[in-house]
Amino acid sequence: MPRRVDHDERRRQIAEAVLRIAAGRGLEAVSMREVAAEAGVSIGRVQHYFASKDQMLVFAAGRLREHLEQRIRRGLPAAGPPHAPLRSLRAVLVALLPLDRDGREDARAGAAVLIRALGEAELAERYRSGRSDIVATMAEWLRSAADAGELRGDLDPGLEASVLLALVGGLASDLLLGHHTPEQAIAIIDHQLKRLS
Amino acid sequence: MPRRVDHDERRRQIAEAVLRIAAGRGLEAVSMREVAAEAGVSIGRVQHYFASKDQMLVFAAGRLREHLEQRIRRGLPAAGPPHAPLRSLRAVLVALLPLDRDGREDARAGAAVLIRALGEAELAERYRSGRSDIVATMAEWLRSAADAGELRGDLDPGLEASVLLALVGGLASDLLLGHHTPEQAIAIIDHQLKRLS
DNA sequence: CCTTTCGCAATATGATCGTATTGTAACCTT
DNA sequence: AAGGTTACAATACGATCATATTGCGAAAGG
Repeated sequence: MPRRVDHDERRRQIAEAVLRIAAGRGLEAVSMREVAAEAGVSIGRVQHYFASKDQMLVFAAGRLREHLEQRIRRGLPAAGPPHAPLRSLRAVLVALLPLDRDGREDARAGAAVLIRALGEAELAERYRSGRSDIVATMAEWLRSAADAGELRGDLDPGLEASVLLALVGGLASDLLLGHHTPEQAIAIIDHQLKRLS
Repeated sequence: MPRRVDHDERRRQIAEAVLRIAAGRGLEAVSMREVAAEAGVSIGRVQHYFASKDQMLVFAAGRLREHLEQRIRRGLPAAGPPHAPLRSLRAVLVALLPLDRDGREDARAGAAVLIRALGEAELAERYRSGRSDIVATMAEWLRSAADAGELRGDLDPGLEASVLLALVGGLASDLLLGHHTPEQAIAIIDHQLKRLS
């Protein structure tokens, strides 16, 4: 077989261009030409790696999720010693907030993709399963924290996890719109967490 | 002056078509032709009432806000006797959730418009001011409820209002994605409210 | 070396886009 | 009744869209 190129790497480069455009001007502005220009390649190349615009968007949505997972993984060690469920929980909640430029870009692009997911079963299911995973993990940490005496023992972990996740979801839009500073958003999370102890 | 037609009524009819399309297939699917077809009028008419697509979208965004105000006004009386700040607060929070079909449609369209607002100063400012009004009102009710002994006296009304509003914002997306049933979403709000007493 | 296949680039195609232009029937004013 | 203005409808226009087609240089296997 001729010419060795990393297909997935190429796809990723193109997908990142998609996300930059979506973050800046919305999914409406994502066209094959714009993507090619943003990525600095020919539209022939874009077509070579994605048979259709739709497949390209699906792949880009997958990239968004990978970004999120990286962000969480990067935030967790900073939570301090391992097996500190309350600190881990806080770290994940903070990691989900769009606090820096990359975070904001991903959150904007994510919001744009979410709109599309509302009308497409395949994408919606990916959002659903991803969220279920996070809620389950958070609920587990809440349980652990309660067992360790870091939190009250009478709280419903699943319910509190849903509250916290909805809270960060709302805070994310508030941050994007400039309603809160990053410090305020984190303070709100800490405020809510403190109530659970 | 000839021919008497209600300009604003015509504009509203067209804007409703815009919102239906945006809710169903996103802002990408909103074209002058599609809007005209959805509204059952000629594209000439659409052009006659909106000099550009952009003006049409801005007007439609304004309609969304009016929908929201109507929903709140309609929800408030059901809160029971007047001057019941805690019940009023709960009524507004519930009214902000996309629980019925109209609510879901508006929430979807609102999300689509919000994406665009993130990149346009004019729209973003409208979102900001609208939110500030709601937070201020909610904070006032929290204060009243605390004074009336319905809530704890040591809470920070502005902070709690921000928490509650972020919570309903997150719950709104969760509802749209099917993470929660309407009953679950309301239960989450009540759970959080109960904690303030 | 030669052939095959990959990795594109370039260009074509037909649809759809926002907007501009033109025409006309209906109505109000005078 | 005449003239002017409004409220459209119809259509045209150039740009841009997603996608299809074609061609070609480079590399690896035989």
